[in-house]
Amino acid sequence: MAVTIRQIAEAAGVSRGTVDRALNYRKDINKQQAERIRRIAGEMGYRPNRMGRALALSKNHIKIGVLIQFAHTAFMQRIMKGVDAAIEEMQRFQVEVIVKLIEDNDTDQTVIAMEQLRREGCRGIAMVPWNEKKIRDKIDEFAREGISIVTVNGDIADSERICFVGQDGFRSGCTAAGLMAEVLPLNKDVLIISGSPANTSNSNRAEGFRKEITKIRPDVKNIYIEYAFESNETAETICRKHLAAHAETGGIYLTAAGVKGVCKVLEEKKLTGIIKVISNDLTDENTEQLIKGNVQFLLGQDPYSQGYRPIQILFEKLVDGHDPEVKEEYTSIEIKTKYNL
Amino acid sequence: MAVTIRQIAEAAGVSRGTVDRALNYRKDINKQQAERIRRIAGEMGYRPNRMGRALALSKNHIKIGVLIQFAHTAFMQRIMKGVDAAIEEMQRFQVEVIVKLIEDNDTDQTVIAMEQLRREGCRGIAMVPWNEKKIRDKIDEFAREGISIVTVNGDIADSERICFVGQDGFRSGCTAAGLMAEVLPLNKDVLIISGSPANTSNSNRAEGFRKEITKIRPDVKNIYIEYAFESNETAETICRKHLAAHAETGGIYLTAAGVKGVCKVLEEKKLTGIIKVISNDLTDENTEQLIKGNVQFLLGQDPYSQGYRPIQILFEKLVDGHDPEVKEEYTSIEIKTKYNL
DNA sequence: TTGAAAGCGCTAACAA
DNA sequence: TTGTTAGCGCTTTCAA
Repeated sequence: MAVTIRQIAEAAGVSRGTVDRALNYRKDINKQQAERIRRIAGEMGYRPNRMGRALALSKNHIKIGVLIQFAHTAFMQRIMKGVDAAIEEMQRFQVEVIVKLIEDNDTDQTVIAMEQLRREGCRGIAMVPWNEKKIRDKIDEFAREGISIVTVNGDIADSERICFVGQDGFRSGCTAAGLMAEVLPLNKDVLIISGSPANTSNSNRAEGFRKEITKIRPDVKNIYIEYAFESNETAETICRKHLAAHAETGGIYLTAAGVKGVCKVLEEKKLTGIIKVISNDLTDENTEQLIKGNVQFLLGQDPYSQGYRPIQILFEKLVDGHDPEVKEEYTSIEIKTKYNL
Repeated sequence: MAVTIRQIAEAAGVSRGTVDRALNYRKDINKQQAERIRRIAGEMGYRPNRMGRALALSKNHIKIGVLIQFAHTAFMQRIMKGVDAAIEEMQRFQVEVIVKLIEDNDTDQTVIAMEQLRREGCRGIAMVPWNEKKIRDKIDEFAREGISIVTVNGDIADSERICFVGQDGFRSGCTAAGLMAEVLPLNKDVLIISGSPANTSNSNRAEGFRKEITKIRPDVKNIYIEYAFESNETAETICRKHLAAHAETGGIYLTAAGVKGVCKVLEEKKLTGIIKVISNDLTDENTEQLIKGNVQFLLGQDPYSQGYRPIQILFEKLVDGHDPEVKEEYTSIEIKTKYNL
């Protein structure tokens, strides 16, 4: 039978209340006494029973907030799967999760939603942020008030958020380059279609790709980069113009949305499978092209974990009082073909 | 606040004990009474609080057994990582996990270990089985006694196990074929090096690979298959002889151990990166060759989940009374290059 | 067939 | 600064 507070109390010759005070570093307890009790607990191999604690705390009714923009997009839907699983799990512990969905990438709306969550009593918030002073300031303000923030998918590194959960974009780009290097014929050109140069996640990917492909495939003649701003139409136009001007193109890497537009051009020109396409994220639109054979590889960033882990991290912080072990938790880089979807 | 048994008791004008009897379909309760209470609970939207239940049951001290052969191998070590994580998690719910490690693939020893676990009070067992009548009979016997079995990594499909957790070998083989098809030059031969023809997991992989590569790369001239019985020395000999006899070999697929032996030959003959190598499992030995560039792709079968999930499934069965949602839980097929290890 | 009550491990409010 | 005690939601034993 596992060690309980009661047993420690007996062993230390004090009451259960005192043991509780010692183990949880509360005020109003003699320092040496606390130290001694903690030592005894350690020696006895004490591990707190989560259920006892959660049950006792269940009258407090801990609340965790989740804030997601572009909630309608396929990618965010996949994050929501993880959120839903976490909510299901949290119910076990009587922890309430309040989800706020925002359709636009609007700074003011985001700040307002953060304040709403605070008003509703959330002591932890998981959110997809972007680099904007108003938001960073609000995060820091919340941190000072003792409301823990975990950033998801995007990060504001110099803020007081307790953890970031998302992909290492540079490494993702390198991985794409490694795959491209395997399938690209000799002496060809490569085209990178990125989202927006302002989006750090996209530019990290592009940069990782460019650096690595240059290193391992010195035969590649030219590496071009264009920006499609996550639009299929723009990507299509870019692709059409580029292929007209550069017949030697052997591979296309997309850091963000636009796959459908590119594939439309490839199908027209009967270049499917001849020009190799690698892209990011397992959206329905993308996997459709993967299954068709228009795309060779898709790189996933484990959106499920991006929904699940932040809530779990906040739970451990709020219920167990444990800070996250790392400040950046990178999700795995999944390589997907049509066979292992 | 969620609906509790107490509230139902008040609403129904009975005691909490009676509500408990009704909701859990216990004996010693008036049938109509029970029906009525359940109806009221349903109307009130009652959902049992799992912590309260687990806490109340914690004196029963649920035990789960884990049975693993070849525990010293690198692959099983990775499964053990998942087992350890599950044990850590289980401790929080006062559930004890008893692990039995067996060094050999010995039927009698396995049966003895199963009986030991039963004697020690395990009400659920996760085990790596193999197809042997004695073992299937023992699984069925345990099932009749109410001891739930989850098979891991290998399966005995026609037994009374409640679930299998492991890889879909055929699909893994297809995935390997898809990758091989991308990197294999035109008009080459392919060599499959399998483990043992008797091992169903290996032969499923080999069969999946053979079927798929035949379909999608009709230019492939010959597909050979040899058996290395998980030995590097045998694999080396096979590879050496085969390459001497078949100069047109462009790719090698290994369903099981032997990568190191193959790579030794490739290094000698300066064929690294020219003959494409794809293999299974992220052992240290294998990843070393992947990083060196001797192997293009490794396929993982998520051994961590194979350690973690079975215990979780047994936990849900024993504590919550929930049967697993599926009878076969296939772990994901991970594609790894040196970039996304 | 039912009700009353103890207790699982923990926290927190109140007393001392 | 400490001890005592009343629950949190549920199961289970003992009486009735």
